[in-house]
Amino acid sequence: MAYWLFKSEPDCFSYADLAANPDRTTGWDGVRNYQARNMIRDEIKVGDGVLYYHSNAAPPAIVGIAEVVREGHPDPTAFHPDADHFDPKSREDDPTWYQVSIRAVRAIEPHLTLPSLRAIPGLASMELLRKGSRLSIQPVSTVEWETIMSLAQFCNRS
DNA sequence: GCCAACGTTGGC
DNA sequence: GCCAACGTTGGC
Repeated sequence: MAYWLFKSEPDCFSYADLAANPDRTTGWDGVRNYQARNMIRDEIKVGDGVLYYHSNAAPPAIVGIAEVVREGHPDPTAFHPDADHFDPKSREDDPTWYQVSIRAVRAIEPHLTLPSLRAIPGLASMELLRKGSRLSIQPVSTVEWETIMSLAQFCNRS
């Protein structure tokens, strides 16, 4: 059992979008960074916990919890010339890019905003809070996860 | 819109 | 393998 943080721009695909999907589930496609790809392909397992983070938001924040429901498998959007993230280098018989599938578990309300997270001493070394941190998939330690769970309030229905 | 930080590309 | 140029990310 491991924990992760997934970034998404809410204008592109928000936590509410995830929760509105059939079975509250989506394939996390479009990751085109090798470090993130390696985690998706090799490390992220079914049952792992996911912090859902809204980047490029005002304010940026952790807004929900999700869980991994399918481990790494080839990202189909890389194969389709019409898709946003088409990559001709990724072939079906030798895929470059992978995705996992995640399911929305609970929305966090109020959101855990970036400034509020920076104020928590126990989270000082969190990857998300590092200056210049850009990875869209990040490992989260058990201690960080438990600290965040202790801060989070969850909607009754979410 | 600005800009710092980072990843990728490509010439050498 | 080095590194400058360039593109992207993402907070502010």
